[in-house]
Amino acid sequence: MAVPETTTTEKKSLNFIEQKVEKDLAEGKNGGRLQTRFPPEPNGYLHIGHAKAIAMDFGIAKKFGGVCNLRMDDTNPQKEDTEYVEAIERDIKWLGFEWGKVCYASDYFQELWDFAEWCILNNKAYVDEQTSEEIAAQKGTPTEAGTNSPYRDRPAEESLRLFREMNSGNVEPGKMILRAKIDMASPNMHFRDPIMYRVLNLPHWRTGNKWNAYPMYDFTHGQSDYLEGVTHSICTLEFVPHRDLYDLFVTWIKEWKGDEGDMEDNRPRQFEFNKLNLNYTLMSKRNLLILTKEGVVDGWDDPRMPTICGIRRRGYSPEAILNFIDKIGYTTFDALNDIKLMEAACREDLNTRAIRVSAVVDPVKLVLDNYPEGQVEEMVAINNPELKDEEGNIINENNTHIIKFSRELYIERADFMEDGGKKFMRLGPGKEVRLKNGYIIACSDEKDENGNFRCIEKDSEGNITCIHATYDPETRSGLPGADRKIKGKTLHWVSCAHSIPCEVRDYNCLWTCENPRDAIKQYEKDNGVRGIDAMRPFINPDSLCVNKNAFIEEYAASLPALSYLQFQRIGYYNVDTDSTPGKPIFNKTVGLKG
RNA sequence: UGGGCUAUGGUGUAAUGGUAACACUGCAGAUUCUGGUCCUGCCUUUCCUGGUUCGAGUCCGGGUAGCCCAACCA
Repeated sequence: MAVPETTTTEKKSLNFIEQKVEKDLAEGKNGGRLQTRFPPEPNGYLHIGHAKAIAMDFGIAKKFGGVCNLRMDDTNPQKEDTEYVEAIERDIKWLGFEWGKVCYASDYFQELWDFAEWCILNNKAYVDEQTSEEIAAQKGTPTEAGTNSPYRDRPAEESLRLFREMNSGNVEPGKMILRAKIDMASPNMHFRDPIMYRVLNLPHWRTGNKWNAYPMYDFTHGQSDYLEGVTHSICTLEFVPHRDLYDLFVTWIKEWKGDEGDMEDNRPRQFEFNKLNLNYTLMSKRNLLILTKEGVVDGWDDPRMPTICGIRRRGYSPEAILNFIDKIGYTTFDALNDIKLMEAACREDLNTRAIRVSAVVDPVKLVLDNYPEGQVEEMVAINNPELKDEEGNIINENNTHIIKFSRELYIERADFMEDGGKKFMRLGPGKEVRLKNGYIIACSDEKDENGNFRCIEKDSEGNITCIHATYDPETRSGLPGADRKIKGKTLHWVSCAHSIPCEVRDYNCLWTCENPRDAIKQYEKDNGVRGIDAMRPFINPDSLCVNKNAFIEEYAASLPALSYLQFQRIGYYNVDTDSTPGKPIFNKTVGLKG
């Protein structure tokens, strides 16, 4: 069971949690079983940080022959919704993972309740009727012990009666809570009589009106793990201080269940790794929700969002995301990862995946004066030059498409300079370049009587409106004479008459500062504002650049949404979900290097 | 300030007491019908300080710096 799948790449050392799992399995802990869980709260969409947790929770189960359940942590009905449940399931599947089953914390509400009653009867819990302010005041500070609640030692029967009252719907939220009787002087704040249950008087999207009092995270998670049979409960570092409480509740529930199993070898155990921080990126669900509500972005799947669905729409493949996560690894160090590493991981994946197409995003007309008017040639374009056989030759079968060539073309404005100098390897007067999959062309350096280059047409403001060149008919790509070496680069182009006007959306970081989370927090503190008002100063006004003047070859315009493309010499692009063949829209995933 | 956690090039990670390495970034070069890819080279590392040890990035003590914890959120 403990044999990891052999990877296709060279052997990579196991991360510290994988090593722990391997050891536990070898020692026969939990009967040699491995069971994990991915426990999102369905109160928002999954983001790239969750992808890291998903890759761990599902990935480690897969690697060591265990099972991972998807468990919705739905103990707070006021924030949760089925919309999110569906999105979560969709995103996990898209990433390529499978769960054993879908569970809900709410599946255990009855058992949790019964367990809580047992805690009351066994002097481990009591109903507190103080206000939240009073309770907070008694909690003490990290350096000062708390003080006991006056209700702490009330009779168990009274607590039990009031606890049941808490679920009747007749108790106002905030009037009563159930607390665990632990230690108000503990240096661990979580041990200072933590809240087990609170009254919400709200229906739950799964259990309807059955419950009015709901359990808190700390009184739910470990128990759910225990009841479900989880062996390794893997979470992020901020839960380290909860671990002792997790363990305590697990010992209690084992006692309640009469479970004689060894606490050392037979129980769920919590492990923590560092969560994902990305520079120029804001990760928290709470803040992402604000961005969608305030219309800063176009919704959860806006390509600028760090959500799984946003990144998908941006054009990342699941493999690109997993490639990135594999590169950053799992440790206990609170790292701030460079977004460039994610982009590099994406390029690496898309290089082997994306179909090469031609798109001209800032067009200027190019006329080949010696090319027959009305003539159209069908040129063969390689879809993906990384598809190679064993000898390293590009595979041509099913790996090409046709691009039409004619007398009038568009090229990039930036690919022509009247006076580019020696280092400018593209087109200009007296320069020769190759048109990709086409011909070698040249511009004359002849000047007219006014000293202007004959190959350039300009408008009254001096902007170039048209470039004239001649083509060399012997140099069509694939022909014997085509290999002639020239100084110039190879340019991409589209045929004016055979290209489709399209919309191209380029993206920049949503944030102008490297660590928006901290910057926003600081701004809130300094200026006494919260939410969107603290975010606005750091939002990049140029995060979205819409270009409606681009042209793309016909083949690319016909591709379905979410197709992976490379606009040659520009970047990786993806067909937007709102794109239609008549009005194609493309999202820039990431630029080419350099 | 109490408790917990952490510290390896610019960034992330490896080295599990035995020669500090890998990826990314950056720079330079070669190849190229993409200024991409592929290939080559270069730059830059164990927070400080004591100790244990034949030997310390690793173990221990003391500093320093950062993160988490005082929600009826998870």
